[in-house]
Amino acid sequence: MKVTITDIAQAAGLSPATVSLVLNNRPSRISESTKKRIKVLAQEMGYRPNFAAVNLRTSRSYTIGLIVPDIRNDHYATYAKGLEDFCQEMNWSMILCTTNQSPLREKQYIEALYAKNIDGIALATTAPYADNSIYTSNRELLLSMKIPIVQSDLTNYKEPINAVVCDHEKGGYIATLHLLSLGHRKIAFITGPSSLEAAQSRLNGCKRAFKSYNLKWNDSLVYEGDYTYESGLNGIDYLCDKEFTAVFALNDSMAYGVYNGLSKYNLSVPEDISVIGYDDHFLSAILTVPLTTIRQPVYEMGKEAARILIHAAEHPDTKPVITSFELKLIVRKSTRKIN
Amino acid sequence: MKVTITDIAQAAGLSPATVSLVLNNRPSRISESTKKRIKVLAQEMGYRPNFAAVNLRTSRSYTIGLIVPDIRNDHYATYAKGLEDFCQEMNWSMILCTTNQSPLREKQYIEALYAKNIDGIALATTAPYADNSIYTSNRELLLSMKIPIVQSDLTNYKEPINAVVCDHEKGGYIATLHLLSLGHRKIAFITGPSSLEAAQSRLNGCKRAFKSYNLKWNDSLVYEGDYTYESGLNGIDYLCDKEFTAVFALNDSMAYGVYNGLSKYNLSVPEDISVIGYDDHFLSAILTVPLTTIRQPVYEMGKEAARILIHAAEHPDTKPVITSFELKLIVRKSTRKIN
DNA sequence: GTGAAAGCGCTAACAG
DNA sequence: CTGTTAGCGCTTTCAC
Repeated sequence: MKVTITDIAQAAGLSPATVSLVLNNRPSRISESTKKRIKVLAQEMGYRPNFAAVNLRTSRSYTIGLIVPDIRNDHYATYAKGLEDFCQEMNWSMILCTTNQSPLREKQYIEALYAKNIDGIALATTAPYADNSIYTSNRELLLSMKIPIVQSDLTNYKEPINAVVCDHEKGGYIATLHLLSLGHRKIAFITGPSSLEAAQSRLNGCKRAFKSYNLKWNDSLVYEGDYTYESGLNGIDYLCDKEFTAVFALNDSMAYGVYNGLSKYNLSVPEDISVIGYDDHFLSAILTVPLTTIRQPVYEMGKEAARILIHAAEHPDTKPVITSFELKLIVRKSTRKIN
Repeated sequence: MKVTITDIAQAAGLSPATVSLVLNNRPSRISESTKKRIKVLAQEMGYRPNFAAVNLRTSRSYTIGLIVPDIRNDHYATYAKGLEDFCQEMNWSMILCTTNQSPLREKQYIEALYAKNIDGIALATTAPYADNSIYTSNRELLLSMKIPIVQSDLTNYKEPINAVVCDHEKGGYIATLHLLSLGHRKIAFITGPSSLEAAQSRLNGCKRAFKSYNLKWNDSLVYEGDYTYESGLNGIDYLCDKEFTAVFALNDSMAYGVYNGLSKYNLSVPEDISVIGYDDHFLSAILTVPLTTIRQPVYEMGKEAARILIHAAEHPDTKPVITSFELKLIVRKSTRKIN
């Protein structure tokens, strides 16, 4: 049978209260000798706390929920790992919720997490859904629950909220600047969905870089993708009859599509066309032609998100914070100087 | 404030017990009219069950734990997704535990999961640890807790246990057969750690294929890797002065290393050397030279693992089952016929 | 220095 | 057809 705090109390000839105080290292005026005795006894009898009881009593679960679209995506997996590593250090747990971009499923998760007295939620749903009404009703549900939340990326909130973010405008800027500084002037862009704020920011950064070089922006060299490999391929099909010397794919997956799209037209990277990506997927370093890209410190963002959440759970009146992370240009072999 | 079952009971002029029965759709002899009344009331008052109380009362958490070495690894991410999708269908939750191959961390997780009244654990730690004593003590701990367990891959248990497995001997066999049927006779093998049972099985399958062709096995063309990209690279460095026309890397990550290792020596795939992998990582399909490989139905295995666990939790006296999945040869562009 | 008692929200047996 | 009662294991005043 499971050993409870009462069992220990009985064995020690003490009350459950005393045992509880000792085992939780609470400030109390209990003699060192009984403290010792209780701890030894607990050890010997194989005591393990029952979290459900603690949870019921204190309304604390020492558990956070992570809501992501897809854990197979390296970006979210890395974020999850950051969160999870920090939780582990703190002896917390993490419940993984993958929504497959379904707002209904998201709603179910939010309610389930609430029922579990979750102590915080890390939201990494970047994409607003087609059905916006459910989307916003989920937000409201979430906010009404008064559980600490930390959001990644998306920042278009009216309410103050915890967030870990990157300055994507700057990311777009430095990537474009890199191409410009290598002499490229005809640059094609394969963007993310225009409905996403972060995707818009990246593109704005690109435009700013053009402006800083006094170049005029050419919309016909912009293809709107959806962050998938396929849309990278499609982008090249769209661009094939246009003139350009470099492609900026606004995430790495699309850059891989670009690679293969270009090779279909017998164009090689970087000899014929320079390619730059965005994200620094772990794969980008090991491609036959390693990809130049912009790195987001996703793992660190995950850790920080967990830190914020756990802190907020333990200090309920903390003001929301937005932590910003630096993007970094990683130069590899897929971009080259031209004249 | 949170609405409880007692609040509803009061509002309805009934007892908490009645409300509980209705809200859980338990077989009972409660009139349809009061049923309706309670449900409407619960809805109106915004009732949400408190799982901690249910958990404490019933010792059930409707939660399973997944223990994996690393969620960034596509294999485990896919497995996790399978589990999680099934859990979601059943309204269960999944706690993610990544061990980074640390047996100590694994131990901590096991204890934490136990404390949470976890209803089942999916173990996907394929690698026995260097320190075998902790490793086995973890197993014993796990078994002593009498929680349903489902193991993937590793099957060298004395005790009967639930498992989802692939016949890796056969996988090694069909991959090797593929190369042999294309005319290759000098085949190099880059294997997994010999300490792993599954790695051994794969290699045994390779040997059986050789035997079936009446060919003699050549140990000098075998390099023992550790399933990492780097060890694929190293394998080629080791093999570079030997004669071979094909390489079988016993997982896809190493195959990517092989790709890049070969290109270092100006050998191209498949013109000079045919390459076959194992796993069917999502990437293998989108490489510039898409990789021929053996597919494990990992997602389905995850789903099945969740099914087994949830079933076992609900029917405590079920006998352990081992479900075996079919491996499949996926022929792409990295292997070619020679004469 | 330590103990008694109450109660978190829910369920399960039994009693009407 | 529905209510009463007891209790899951733990924490937390407050009392001694």
